[in-house]
Amino acid sequence: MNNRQGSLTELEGAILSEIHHRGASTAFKVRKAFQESMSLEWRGSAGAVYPAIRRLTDRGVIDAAETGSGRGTVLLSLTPQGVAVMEDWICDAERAASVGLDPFRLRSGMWDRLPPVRKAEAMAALRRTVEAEIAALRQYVVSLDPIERPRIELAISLQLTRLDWLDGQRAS
Amino acid sequence: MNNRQGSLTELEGAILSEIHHRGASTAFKVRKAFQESMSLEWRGSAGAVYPAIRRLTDRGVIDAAETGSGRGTVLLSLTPQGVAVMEDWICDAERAASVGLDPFRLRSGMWDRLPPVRKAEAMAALRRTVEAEIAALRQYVVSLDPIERPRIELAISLQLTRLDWLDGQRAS
DNA sequence: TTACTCATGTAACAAGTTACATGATTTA
DNA sequence: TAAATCATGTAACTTGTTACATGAGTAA
Repeated sequence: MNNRQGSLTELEGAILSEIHHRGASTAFKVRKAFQESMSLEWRGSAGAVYPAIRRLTDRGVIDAAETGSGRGTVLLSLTPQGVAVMEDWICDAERAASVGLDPFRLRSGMWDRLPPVRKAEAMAALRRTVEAEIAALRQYVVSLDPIERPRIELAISLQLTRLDWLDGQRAS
Repeated sequence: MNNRQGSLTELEGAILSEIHHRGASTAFKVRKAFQESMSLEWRGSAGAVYPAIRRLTDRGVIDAAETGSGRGTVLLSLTPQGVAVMEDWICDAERAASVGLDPFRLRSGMWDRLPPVRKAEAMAALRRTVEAEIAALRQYVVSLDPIERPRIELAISLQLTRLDWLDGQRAS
């Protein structure tokens, strides 16, 4: 989590991308965007977003221009250096290719060790919940812009893989 | 992250499972197991594992029995309540079915917005890295016990899905 | 004028990270 | 006896979380 020279946290990278690609001009709007659409990964908590933007501004990758409006609105944009840093973050193949944190995968070897009845209940509940997630994601995906759509499509693929895996377990 | 009544962090749940299912009897061995085989998700840092075990012991779900050996070895086991708490964690369908944190998915909408040359380079590097990950996982999976194997098989499935997705991008 | 939205942020807390400190026992 | 391994842990730090505080502008 050391934040020196060039490396960004996932949240920081996402914030830069949001500002650059979607022209989200204020911290408030960035937060809103995270809360509404990226809620899969983060909550967009004020206590995370505002400090992150402060860090990025201090590092010179975000330019914060006060508007003098009564609401205290501060317009955010990327400096040229910020664009470079953002692109490096997007193109970091090592990080992009790492498997990440997956609560399903983490538990996947343990369901089989449960008492039989408990296991059967758990698998059934799991299947229902995954199916519900897929339905929700499918309904959600139609309304999305080009940045968000792949994210949700990949989430659907992940859930379908889980469903397949659950089928395989039932067969064995 | 509030840790009251029944709820466990992912690390805490994994620790309980490790102790119960694999009979990992000391904090040291739990750490080792995380470092060696679960490194996909965590580092098994001392600063995470020891405090987590302390929390679980204080909550009465782990029984810590000192052996009086010169090395200060403390044998860990689950209390009956601990087994119940662990099973609840394993069977938590809401959490198991959530998509988790995925650095690939997070970036997936952004590669398309890069300058064409940069994009082509990034996609090529990504493909190479994902393929290397798959090769490494396939080599690794043969040597695993029944708890670990599904985890790695699902990681391979995830990487294959990514590869498919990259193919789809190249086609369009 | 009341309520909602825009807009900023801080404080207390949770739970990871690395790096360090300490010492006993076993193996080469 | 020197090095590796077993075994415990703490300290400083990072970066998330929720909950709270403050206030201006806008729409009912």
